[in-house]
Amino acid sequence: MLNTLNTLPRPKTRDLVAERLHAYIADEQLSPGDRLPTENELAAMFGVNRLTLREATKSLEYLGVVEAKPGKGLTVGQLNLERVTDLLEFHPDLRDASPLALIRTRVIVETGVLPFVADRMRAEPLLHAQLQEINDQLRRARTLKAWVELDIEFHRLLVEASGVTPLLAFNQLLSVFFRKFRDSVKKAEWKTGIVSHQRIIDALKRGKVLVAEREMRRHIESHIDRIDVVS
Amino acid sequence: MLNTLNTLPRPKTRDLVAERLHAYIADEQLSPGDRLPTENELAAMFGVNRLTLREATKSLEYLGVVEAKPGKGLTVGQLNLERVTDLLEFHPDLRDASPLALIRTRVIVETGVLPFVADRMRAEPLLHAQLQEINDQLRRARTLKAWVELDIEFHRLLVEASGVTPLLAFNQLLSVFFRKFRDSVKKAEWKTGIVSHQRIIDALKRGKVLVAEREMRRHIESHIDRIDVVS
DNA sequence: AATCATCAGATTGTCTGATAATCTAGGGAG
DNA sequence: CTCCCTAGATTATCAGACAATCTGATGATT
Repeated sequence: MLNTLNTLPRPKTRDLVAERLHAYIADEQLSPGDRLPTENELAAMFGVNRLTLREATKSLEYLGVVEAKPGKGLTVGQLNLERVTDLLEFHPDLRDASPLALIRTRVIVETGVLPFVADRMRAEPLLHAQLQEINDQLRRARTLKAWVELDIEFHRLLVEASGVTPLLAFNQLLSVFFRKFRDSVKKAEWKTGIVSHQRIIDALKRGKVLVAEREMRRHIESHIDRIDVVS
Repeated sequence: MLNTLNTLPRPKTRDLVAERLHAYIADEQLSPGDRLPTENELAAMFGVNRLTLREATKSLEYLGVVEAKPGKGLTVGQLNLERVTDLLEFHPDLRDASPLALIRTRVIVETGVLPFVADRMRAEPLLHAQLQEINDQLRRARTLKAWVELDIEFHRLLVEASGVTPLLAFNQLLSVFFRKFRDSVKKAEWKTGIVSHQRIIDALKRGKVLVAEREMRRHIESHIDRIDVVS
């Protein structure tokens, strides 16, 4: 028997089933919560054993694409970004990314969204109040944990406010990697961070996008000083 | 019975097993190709049935994290980013992202990396030749398919050349969404795209980063004209 | 009549056991 | 020594069963 034909991975039934189920959800444009056929029905549809079908659905369920509850059945679920993030740790581009590259990524993303934030702020005054509120809470933070959570929320809100939602998802994906830096922040550095935030807020409100960008760049790049300490 | 207590998802054994296996690979710093214990051994280790363990490993295998071959056993695999990308279609921030938001994302990312590309180009002259070569091939492209592939490669190489690897991974994740735009390009528009590419290359070589950024912005935003046609 | 408890059916979760397909390694023939 | 080929190991798939859990209907109580 020719082995060269067998070496290229023969498609496994459960993967085919998973892909067809994936396509089914996409084609029918099903939304989270919509019912799917039962395991037995799906197994019959695809002409496979129920266990084979289960291994396919469980592959999709692990990332939240489908949801299964005993007695209820299968429904379409919502993608679990946290799981995706955990998986991305295995990707060379991210796993081996240098701290400097991560900081540069943040600079590009978070300065890039600022012009849109400024635009949205002009149309939606509430935005300024929200950002100000978070920064005020940051001033009152007493523990590192509380400070980190609020700092993340501040930056998340900025990206969200821009309306560039793909970058919001990306930021969420990278949050695990960024958290390392924040956890190494010393209490003395909180204050300077809060001052930077305030300058950014004020500049955005006044429509001074370039000023906000410059301040944001400085704010994020301040982490560079701690890279040698961390790694 | 209080239903509010049951609604929070009770941890399922196979997901716990999958996470522990994931952690095992990470903790042992295993690389693609490294052997894992057999299904029976792992099942015994985690104290679950072999089938339950299989549903866990298959979840990871679908995404490429582990690989299984009959007669051989389980090995560590390489993350299948294509699978992950396909699943990202289910994330609201990406699925419901407007074409305008996607274009803005590309502008932010691809103009953001240009300063670093310019730096790298000064140290590595070969880079300019590579970009030039791709653009020359673009001139010779005869089919839309060939043109699209080369266009993707041109932009991918730019991001890669910047050394900001996280953004390279992100661009790959978004490639599915970007491809929609490229597929709607008319042949008459190829030429203007190639001219833009050339201007970007030339500006980068001369170290004129701002010029390159402006040209890149115009180049990508030119897709806006076709949004109404597409959607 | 309205509300609550309970039960039956449906559905997924997990287990036991078995067979087929496939690969690895070692022994035997040349 | 080289090549082929068999035996064992390992995953792939299937079949059947029982437990856990939810939904909805049925009946009892107030």
